[in-house]
Amino acid sequence: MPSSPIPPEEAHAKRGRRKEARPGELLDAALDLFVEKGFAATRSEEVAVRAGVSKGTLFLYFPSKEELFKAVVRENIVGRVNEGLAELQRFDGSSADMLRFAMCEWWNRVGATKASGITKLVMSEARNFPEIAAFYEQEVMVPGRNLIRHILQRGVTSGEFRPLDLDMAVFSVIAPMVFLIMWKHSMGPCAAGVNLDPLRFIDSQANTILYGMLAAPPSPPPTSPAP
Amino acid sequence: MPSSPIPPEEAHAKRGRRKEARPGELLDAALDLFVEKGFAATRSEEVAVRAGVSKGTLFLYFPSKEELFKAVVRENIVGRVNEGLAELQRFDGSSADMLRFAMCEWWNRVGATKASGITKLVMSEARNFPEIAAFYEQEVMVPGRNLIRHILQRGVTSGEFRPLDLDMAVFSVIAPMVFLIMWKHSMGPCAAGVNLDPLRFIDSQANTILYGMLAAPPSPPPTSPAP
Amino acid sequence: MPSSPIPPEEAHAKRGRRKEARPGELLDAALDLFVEKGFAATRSEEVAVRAGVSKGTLFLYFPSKEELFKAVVRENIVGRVNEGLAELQRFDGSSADMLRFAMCEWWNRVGATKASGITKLVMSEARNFPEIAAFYEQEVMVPGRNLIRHILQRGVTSGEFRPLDLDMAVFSVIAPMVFLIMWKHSMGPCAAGVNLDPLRFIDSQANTILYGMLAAPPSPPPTSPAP
Amino acid sequence: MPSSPIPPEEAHAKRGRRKEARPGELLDAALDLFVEKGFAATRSEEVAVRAGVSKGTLFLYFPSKEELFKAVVRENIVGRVNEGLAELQRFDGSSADMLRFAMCEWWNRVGATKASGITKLVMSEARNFPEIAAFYEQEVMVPGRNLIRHILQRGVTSGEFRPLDLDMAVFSVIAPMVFLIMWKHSMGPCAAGVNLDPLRFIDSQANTILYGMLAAPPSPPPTSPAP
DNA sequence: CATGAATGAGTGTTCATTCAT
DNA sequence: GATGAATGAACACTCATTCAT
Repeated sequence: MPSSPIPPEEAHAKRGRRKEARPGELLDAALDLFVEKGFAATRSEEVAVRAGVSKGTLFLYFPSKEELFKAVVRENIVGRVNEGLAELQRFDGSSADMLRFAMCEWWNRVGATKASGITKLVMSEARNFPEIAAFYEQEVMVPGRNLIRHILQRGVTSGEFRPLDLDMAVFSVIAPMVFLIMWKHSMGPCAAGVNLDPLRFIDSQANTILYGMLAAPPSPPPTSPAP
Repeated sequence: MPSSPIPPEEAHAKRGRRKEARPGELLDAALDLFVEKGFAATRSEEVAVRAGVSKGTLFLYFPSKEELFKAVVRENIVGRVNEGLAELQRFDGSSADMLRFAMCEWWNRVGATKASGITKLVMSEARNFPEIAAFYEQEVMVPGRNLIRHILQRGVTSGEFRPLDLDMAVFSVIAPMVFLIMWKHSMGPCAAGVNLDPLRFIDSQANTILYGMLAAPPSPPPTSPAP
Repeated sequence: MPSSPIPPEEAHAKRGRRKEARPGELLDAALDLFVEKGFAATRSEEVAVRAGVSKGTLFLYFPSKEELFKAVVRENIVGRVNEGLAELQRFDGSSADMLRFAMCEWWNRVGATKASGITKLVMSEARNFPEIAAFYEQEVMVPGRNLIRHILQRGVTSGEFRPLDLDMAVFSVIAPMVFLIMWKHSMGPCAAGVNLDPLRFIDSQANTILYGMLAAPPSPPPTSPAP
Repeated sequence: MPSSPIPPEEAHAKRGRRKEARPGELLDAALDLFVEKGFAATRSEEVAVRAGVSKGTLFLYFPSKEELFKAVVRENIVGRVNEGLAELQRFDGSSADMLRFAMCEWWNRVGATKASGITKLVMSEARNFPEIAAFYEQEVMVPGRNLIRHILQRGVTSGEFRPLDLDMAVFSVIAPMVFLIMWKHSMGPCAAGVNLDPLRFIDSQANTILYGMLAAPPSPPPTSPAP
């Protein structure tokens, strides 16, 4: 969890040759700072210092602050999406469980990690970096929506779900996720007394959504009084 | 004389009693630009120019860019919330209808207007302006949540709704709203082929939520295939 | 002759509004420094300081150092060339005298002034600023060569000069001028004991050239022992 | 192994005895780049790369970019001047032919080669490197002028030339050379349609100068119409 | 009051130079 | 010796802020 300036790792000398590790360290530092302060308010030198190098070194690996930003987004997305897709492909169970699983796993793998900061970041800076936003839309949002649509379609096809307006239903699944990210990274820290347990919220939302979609709804209603 | 960006509105004397209007024009211009480009990427002069005044004048009314930001948030909140609260107080009908009405009215009065930009703005800049975020939380989010909670409680009390985990349910109502705002102001413009009709989405969400909450759910399921 | 930092002129206050004068002052300061130290070795702030303003002010009038450079070249050329051309048009006398006059006037109006630094500058930086060099070639060198060719042609047509290879002859006239500029701005200051009187050199060169060109050469040969 | 910019020349073992050649290769690369782009605009690494070595190696042989510059000038001067002087000493013929020969040989040995870049370089950077300019003046210009003076004096003494203002005459000989260098390295490449044949120009200049200096000028005038 | 010329601290980026390997 | 990763001083340029008019 700590992103301390210089992880001594193998006790390298200051001028250690670490060409392989540097980009990753810089990317990590940049991710932290961009998420924490936004793109503009993060100074290049800060990133360098947090990565344990000097200002100049940053520009040795990334030609500009903007490219660094793009790299941060790319780096923290590539793989994570395909990873999730691959895992879901192997899922073997009811479509309802599949949806629940997908939503919870998303939280565990993305929402709860630093990666969720990326989404917040991209959304915040979308207007200033249309290419990044478009890239994110193509590489993350579209596959994500397709995945969800796939799960829903699977349920409909199998008769587990009623016929659905898929477009709308997909957004129903996405909305709580986007909300959780913004809550975590924006308002949450400022809402003193409020405690929102993400996994419980996700579970609750999944139940609500599924309750309406299932061809044969369970007798006990999905929402229940607080414990 | 100036072919300034100020729409003459009612075509009265331009140099005349404009003074009182100045701060408002500046706040409007600032809101637009802050929402569109973020706080840092918006230049003070741009705001002034869009408001049809000179750079210096901006600082005559707001001591700094940061204070301008705070004023933008404050200004666009005062009233709107209490307005809504007052209106809902007078609502006379089922709690389900009340919730639907509240959500739709929120879209019409806030989501669809420039005011929604405030939420996007505050969320995007929350880390850099914690006081503003906290202020927003206190002045907008808390009352908003209370309003929703009030509606839900009303339904539970009247027996129209089953007993609920109110905390969770409140967030279920809020989540689609937050999502819509971010969609409108961030990803939406980058998602080429996707068309999300906000009111239809809100209606769909309201149905889904209500379907799970109603003590006596309607026979026809709330979600239906696309037309 | 002095290019002192702040000519008090009309005893303006520091923050005086001098919008009209500023560009000229900056251009003058830039000319001095560019000629003295070259483009790269001249720091923007130096130019500003010498012009009596701050760094930022420079960029208020010229969008970049490169544009400043271009402006310096343009400013010190426009007019001077046409001026010379106009004057020569009115010349009334033998073509030999016309050539002598043109060469001497060039020295008095260009060679001896700061403007000659421009030529040195352009030549030195030609490779780095091909557009500037091309601009200079078009705006200065081409008209200059045409002027000389015109004079020579005039002499040939009138029978005063023998038939000439005009192309070569034109360069014969230009060569000593280029040499004088480079001498003045480059080697001259480093050649301790050497004293080269430009006007005497020009006169000598004119005589030499004319002696070979005249249809009826004067008996006394054009070169003579030093006094 | 490297597909380096070093022409293999005689295709011998590459890693072999290259060490002695390094400084020379660096000097050559530096000369090219300095002439082409000027001192400031030439990056140290570029020089190293063009010489086929790494950045660090450059500083192994030259303690700084400035020293490299000085070495480039020094290196390309040693020998060339004395060479010329020695050759001329042996010249056996009329002083007119000797002057023509000297001028043409200068072009062939210096003007037409990379060495001419040195003069352009020194002149362009004279203000920034006064010591280098002074060094060049002492080591190249002074001997060069003395050589010319010697030839002229020889002609005067022998009665072939009329009595001359030697100082002026020497510069008359030098001027076209300086002009040719600047033409070649500065304006020439920007003067699209103009074609200046250096040897023809030198010949023409020699004739013009000699025509005025000879005690018994030839009947056919030295300048003639273009073919 | 309003203006806009002027300011200068701040930031992204470059590049000569160093030095551990 | 040779390398090239790392450095950090230097510099172009920006922009919030000031203030004389």
